[in-house]
Amino acid sequence: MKVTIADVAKRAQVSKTTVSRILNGNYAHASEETIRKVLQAVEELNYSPNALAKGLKSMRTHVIGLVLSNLKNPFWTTVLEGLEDTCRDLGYHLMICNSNEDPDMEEKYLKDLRDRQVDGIILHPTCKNPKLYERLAEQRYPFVFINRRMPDIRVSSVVVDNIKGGFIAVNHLIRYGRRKVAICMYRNEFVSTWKDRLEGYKKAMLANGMTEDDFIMIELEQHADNQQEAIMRQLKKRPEIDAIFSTNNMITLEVIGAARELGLSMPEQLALVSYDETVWAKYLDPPVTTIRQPGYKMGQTAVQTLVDRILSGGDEEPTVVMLEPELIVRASCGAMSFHIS
Amino acid sequence: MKVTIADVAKRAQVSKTTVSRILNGNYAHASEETIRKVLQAVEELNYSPNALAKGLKSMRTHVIGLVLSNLKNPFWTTVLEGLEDTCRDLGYHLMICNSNEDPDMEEKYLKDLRDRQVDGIILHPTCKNPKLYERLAEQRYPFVFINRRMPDIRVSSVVVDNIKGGFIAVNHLIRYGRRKVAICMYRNEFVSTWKDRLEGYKKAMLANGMTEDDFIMIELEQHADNQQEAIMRQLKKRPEIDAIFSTNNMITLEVIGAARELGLSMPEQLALVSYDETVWAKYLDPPVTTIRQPGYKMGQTAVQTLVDRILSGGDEEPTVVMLEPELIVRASCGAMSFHIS
DNA sequence: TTGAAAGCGCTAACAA
DNA sequence: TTGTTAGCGCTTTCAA
Repeated sequence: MKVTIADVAKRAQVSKTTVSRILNGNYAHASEETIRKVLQAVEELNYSPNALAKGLKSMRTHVIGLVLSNLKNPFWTTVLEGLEDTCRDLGYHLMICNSNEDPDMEEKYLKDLRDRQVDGIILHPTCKNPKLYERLAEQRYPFVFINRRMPDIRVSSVVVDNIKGGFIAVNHLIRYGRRKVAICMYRNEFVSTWKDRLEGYKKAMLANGMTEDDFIMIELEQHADNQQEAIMRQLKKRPEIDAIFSTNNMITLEVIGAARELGLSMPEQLALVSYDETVWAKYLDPPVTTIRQPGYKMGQTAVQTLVDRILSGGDEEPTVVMLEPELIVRASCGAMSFHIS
Repeated sequence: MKVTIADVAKRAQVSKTTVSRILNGNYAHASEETIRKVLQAVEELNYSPNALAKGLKSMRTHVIGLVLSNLKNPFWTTVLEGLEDTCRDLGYHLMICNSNEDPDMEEKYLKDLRDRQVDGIILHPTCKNPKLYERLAEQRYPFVFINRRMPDIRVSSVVVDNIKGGFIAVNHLIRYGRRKVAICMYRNEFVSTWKDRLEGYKKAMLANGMTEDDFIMIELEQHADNQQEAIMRQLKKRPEIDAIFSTNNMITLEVIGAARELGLSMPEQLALVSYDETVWAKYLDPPVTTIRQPGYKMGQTAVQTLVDRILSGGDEEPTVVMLEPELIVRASCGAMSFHIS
């Protein structure tokens, strides 16, 4: 039934060694004749090598493990494409797991992947297992963080500059005449992305002559389903708010819903800049000004970094790649209809 | 460095067999003492078994291969979640590949996955490799089709009833007073989903007393970037069109863009029902009536079907599971503002 | 230029 | 109740 290297060897009348060598190309001095015989036998038997046995022997599987925590957000789809394409180009396969932000799942998957002898791991950390990450780092296991950074842990990371992203967004709003800019965000103690976007917001406010007293933070519970109401409540309580920096594309939808419900015209009464460019942003009413994150590139870079690490044996210093966010101006921020008065 | 079963055996002063048996739980009659010793050694050495070696011996990897063709569409994210969760629950891991609708890629990945000894494959077929699918089916390799069906090939499939989905959508539009209903779709000869949605459209038209002459088909090139213009052109050419059945969520965005550009009020002048429920559908203007496909369930069912197949040795008849689409009524179809005149 | 043989880490007959 | 032994399919010294 199953055809092995031994079958090929027998048919080609050579040894298994010879077959192996020829198939793996590390055989400078094989005779034309032998090569031909082997290749022909391979062809005739439709042989293809068992990657398990190969991996067991060579201690290399050419598989990369991937632990993500949120497939729902389309941002991650883009990242996944970058990961996928780059793996293909470099000859790796991808084993994918979803921690769902659960630290126990994350730990389990990390262990599973290692048991499966993946050559390295790309991790979107829940950030709730610092000890675990440290242990992995110490063991010099090839892995890289993606999207979120943990400054205390010596691990290569590929992230987007979220401080800058927040800054660009808020600075843009202020530049076009807004003063009462609120930031709309999830409550989350762990994660760098949101802390950084908030920091960017604060920096932009301060850089434009405002003080801490001008900060307006609207905090949402990530998994509540009354988010629109929560936003409406805040908007009613602070009617002076004339702009919102939304830190996430789902929040943006809720903000638009809230504004519509309250009869606030956008961008006139309420301007909006949102994190995460999406396919639908430009079709909303009004079309939404967004901060685009280079997701594909992030995936690409993560794989490249990891593969470098794998091939080099993992003795270098961890690297941190920080990618640039980009502002995409549409109608919602008010810039398009802005006139110097 | 690397700790193997032999190390554990030595430390626990038993044989490798005993360790293996205890760790795999198929050992009813081990003495308390032995179990304790083994478990302790495992603990102390922080041993965890090499899945490669295990798989090589047992010819079971507990890995399922997945070949998708379009990660971009959020529908697939939902499917992926269903696949992922179910794999986890059943003790499988997922190796994921993206054919990008390219038949050569598809063939390569199918081969790669088999070389890696995955226990089975879930395939979203490009439908361009019928011979290949047939060969796999004949070899009784455990695999299942997802989302698209190929009636001529004897393979288990998990799909959504797209004829019904098309019918529901169009019937709903007609029921609320529309007569000149156009279908907006990609030109594609291969794929069942689109053929089926078109068939549903036709069925609904005919069932409501219309004839073939009433069919209005707007065909788009899938990868063109002037789709909105193409739609506008058709809409101008046939101003009698009072409703559109959009067969895909990207097309829907283009239709809304086109209507806005032409100053057509929705739903008054142009009603719309769209395939694929999305997070953003209800935030568009007007909120879009959609056909929801049970993506999560599709993923779930596909894995269950495949695992059944794997465990049973694959001797039964292929099964076809057909999932039910569901209409989600919002403002764009005009039903909410409809009055019997 | 090629082959024999050992062994990667594990499991499963068969023995004891 | 436990151990011995023989591989799973491949690669890789080492020898010829």
